[in-house]
Amino acid sequence: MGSPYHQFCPVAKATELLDGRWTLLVIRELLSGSRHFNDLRRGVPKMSPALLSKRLQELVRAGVVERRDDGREVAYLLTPAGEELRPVVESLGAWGTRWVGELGDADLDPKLLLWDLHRNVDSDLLPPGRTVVTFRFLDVPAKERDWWLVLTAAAVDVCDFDPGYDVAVSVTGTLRELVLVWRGDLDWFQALRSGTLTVQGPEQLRRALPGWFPPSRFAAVPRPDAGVLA
Amino acid sequence: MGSPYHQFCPVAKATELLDGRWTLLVIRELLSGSRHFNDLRRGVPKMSPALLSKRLQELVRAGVVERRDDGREVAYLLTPAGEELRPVVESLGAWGTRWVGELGDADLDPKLLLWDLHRNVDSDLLPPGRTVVTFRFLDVPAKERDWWLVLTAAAVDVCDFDPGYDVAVSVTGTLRELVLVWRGDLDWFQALRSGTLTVQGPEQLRRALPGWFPPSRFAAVPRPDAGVLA
DNA sequence: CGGTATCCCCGTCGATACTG
DNA sequence: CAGTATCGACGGGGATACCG
Repeated sequence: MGSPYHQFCPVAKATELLDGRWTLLVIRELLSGSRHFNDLRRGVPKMSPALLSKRLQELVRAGVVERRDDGREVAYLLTPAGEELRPVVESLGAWGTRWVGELGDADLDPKLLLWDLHRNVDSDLLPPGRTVVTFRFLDVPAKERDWWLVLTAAAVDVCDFDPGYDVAVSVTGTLRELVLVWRGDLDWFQALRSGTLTVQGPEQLRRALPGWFPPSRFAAVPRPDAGVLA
Repeated sequence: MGSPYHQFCPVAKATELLDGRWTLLVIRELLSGSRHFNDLRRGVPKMSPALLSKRLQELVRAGVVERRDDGREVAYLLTPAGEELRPVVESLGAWGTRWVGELGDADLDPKLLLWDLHRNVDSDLLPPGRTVVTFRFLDVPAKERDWWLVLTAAAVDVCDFDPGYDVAVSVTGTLRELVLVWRGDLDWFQALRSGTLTVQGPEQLRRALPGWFPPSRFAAVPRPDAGVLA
């Protein structure tokens, strides 16, 4: 919680709670369904655990988050007040989508992208059984270049090492390109046609893959120029 | 602009721009129509001018604000991108209204309240000519206890000194009470009935006064319990 | 009116390591 | 898995004064 503004305006009172660094991103993670400390960390990997812990305590004190400890594990849950922050985060994300298009190289974190993709897998469209997809990012240092996604109806696992299963499909391209697809700045088919992103594997799986990985919830936000054309 | 989060998520990119201290309140002021530096200052009186200046420059760089200098005066205007922050500020204010009810004494700034009231005067309901209304806050140190509002169809002026005109109506009560009325936590008639707020003057003007001072735009936000009863 | 200039402090945050 | 502990730097921003 930032220091007080000494204003009675509700915008000020809300901002007091929310303008601390990382706070809104933690709430974004909670809204997107993460409940455990280490899951939250994966959504904000550059945030130190100490600060995450502090932010969570602040949010608990503010009545936005409930910490539920059942002895075996701890869960952080949004209270009704916290859940009602969804419109704030949504409008912020929609605005960011429309008006903050340019991404620096430092904004492109493969770990985060895989974490996002994994959360959004449309398991209804998966083949039965286990499907392993690899991602290779040509513009990324070797250490973070290769990723494996192990997809089943029950769960999706992200690995930064070869889990040993047969690989069904491989996606190759630049990290930037795949991030643009995720954000909806580009769609799968544009990216594939332009050749900067390639998918290898049996035809049927290649065709199905875009369906497994639907873009971010903000992908559908109309871009500033859309209205002019329509 | 805060330091970067190094995330490609649009919520993060938007937050980078907006999570600096005071930034959202400056935008609130711009959205509510203030265009000049010193008008903006009145809306964020506790902010140092140096910081306000810095924030405005950041917002200009971010494409949210346009600084227009015509040689005689400088105007800060929201760009289309800036105007589109309205939903963010509105949802934030609505949330604050619902979930951050308790106000500390330090949140009660008479100057700010008068500034808000003055911006919202419904001049259609004013009597013809000039009407002077005084406010006396019983719970406030002498220096900030008495205020004058000079109302005409053309303009509304706030004074912290007696401007010398005849006073038509006087409002007396605690600052807290009037802030609650402004926020919509209490309505004029409740406050008057309870006697903690009193209005003195000719009957007709006394009756008309609540109409001159409509509550904040957030007053109509339904409170958390409202749904239960309806 | 519309800002700059400066100073300095204190709190925030990042980094790193470690624990039950 | 779920955090604490510690430490240091830096820079944000509060205060105050001043200029065109």
